[in-house]
Amino acid sequence: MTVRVRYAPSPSGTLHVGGARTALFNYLFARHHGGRFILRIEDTDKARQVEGSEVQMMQGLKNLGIQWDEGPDVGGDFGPYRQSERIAGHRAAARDLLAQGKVYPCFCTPEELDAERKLLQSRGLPPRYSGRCRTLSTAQAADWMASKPHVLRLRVPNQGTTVVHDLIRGDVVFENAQLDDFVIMKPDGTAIYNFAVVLDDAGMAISHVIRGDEHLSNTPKQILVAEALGIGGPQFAHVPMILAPDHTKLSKRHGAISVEEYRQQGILPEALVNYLMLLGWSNPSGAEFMTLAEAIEPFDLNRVQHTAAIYDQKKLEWMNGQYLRSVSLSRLEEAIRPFIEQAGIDCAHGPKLHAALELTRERARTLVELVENLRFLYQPPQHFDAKGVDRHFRDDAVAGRLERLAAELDASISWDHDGLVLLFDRLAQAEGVKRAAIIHPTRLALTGKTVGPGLFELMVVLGKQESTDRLRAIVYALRSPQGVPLTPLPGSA
RNA sequence: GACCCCAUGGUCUAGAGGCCUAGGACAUCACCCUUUCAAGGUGGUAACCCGGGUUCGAAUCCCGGUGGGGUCACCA
Repeated sequence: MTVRVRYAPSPSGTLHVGGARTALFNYLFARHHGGRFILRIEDTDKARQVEGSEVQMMQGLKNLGIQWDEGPDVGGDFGPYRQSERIAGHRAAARDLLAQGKVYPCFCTPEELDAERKLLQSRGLPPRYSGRCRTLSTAQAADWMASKPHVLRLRVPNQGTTVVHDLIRGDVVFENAQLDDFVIMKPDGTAIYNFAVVLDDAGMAISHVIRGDEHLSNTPKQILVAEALGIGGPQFAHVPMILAPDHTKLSKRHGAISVEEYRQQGILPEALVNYLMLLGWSNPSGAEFMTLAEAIEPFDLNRVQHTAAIYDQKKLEWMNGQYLRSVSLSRLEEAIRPFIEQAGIDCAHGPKLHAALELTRERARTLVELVENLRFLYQPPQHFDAKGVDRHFRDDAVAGRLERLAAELDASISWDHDGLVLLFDRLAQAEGVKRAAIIHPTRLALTGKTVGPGLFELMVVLGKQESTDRLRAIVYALRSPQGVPLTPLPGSA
């Protein structure tokens, strides 16, 4: 059997981590088995549709490297890949079922049903459809159908069980009596989800449906539809959900949940994918760092967890930091370019970007952070860390010391790490202070901060001219009555 | 409420009856390294939800309880 799986989002929002993880597992499963990964857009509910959502979702998946083999944009032999374009098929199938009596029209109004539900609930009973229209005579039904709005309901057997053979959970048994005659077609002639998926999955020859856990309780309905249709359904695999730190469903109020937001935070897509695949699945080798391609071979639904995973931003950022350090400089440059522009940094002048990245990337967890770390290389500091000023500039001797340092630097012929070390040592000795007593004020003068790359490495990249210029500017400021401009808010140390 | 799913440190997980004195990773704490901050290294705190079985032996199997989650639309 050829493996064909799909990810079928409704274009009602952005691609969020839960959806991305589901798509990821589908993708990995397809690739592992040499099968096909299909993208289908479930856009039958016009009311919930969000403009641009479809494009955004596709872009999000592409950014993560999750490429589909068939879909609305790339086509395929089993199209159309937009559910709204399959409505004719849904209708034909519904008519067929109606002719066979497996489905019947229901004329109850939404208001009536609502009242009925409320009544049942108030008595502590499950809110299920009474089946009032189920027993209408065919003549009566046919008569009303011509004049009254109606939905179509599936005649669900009130006895027996429906069992879901789940690849992850095993057999899950549902009592048919627990289900009511659910709606499969709306009055406007469009299909309800539980009907449309079954038809579309069959139409696209989907072999395995891998989706979030929240769909498990829908599955018996879909199996019942498939049975009514006389078709064999796909195999099912329900993957655990991703929950927020407070153990509830992930939502906007938990902060970033859409993959677009992660991009904006400066999370590398390769890091996000790597983190996501570890939520609910583990490599038998024990490896945690894997590219998408490397995960294909070991991926197996047998190793998918049964428990919901709680999403942890800290670990994501840690992992991102690892990627920031290990990707190639050219990849890093490509990824950081937009952030540099957005931060208003012009790196056409000054150090080479590669050198700047090499110098600063070890200390960042996100691209946003990294940009701030390298800003000083292209822009002289405007403010100076208040605590640092208090600690390193308080001594009256500092100005003179920095002035002599600038002179020494000017006079030096070489400009490399070891030469600078020697120069600092010499000066420290002459001044009768420890080397650190010069290093710290110098870093503060050059970067405005007390933390950052090693001073000598930093100076090599900054260059001689810029370094001495900044030192002299500080000397001047220290001797002026206003002193040094401080950073407005503390805590930047 | 009904139905369904699930249950190893704060978090992600390894573990498929003896290899478990429960392993790894994030986080956290301490120390080392060090010109700062990171990174790195070393070490520490920290878990098998509870109760019954089955078995010579249970984190692993069974039952019950508890807890958490999901679903109960003319949404997907």
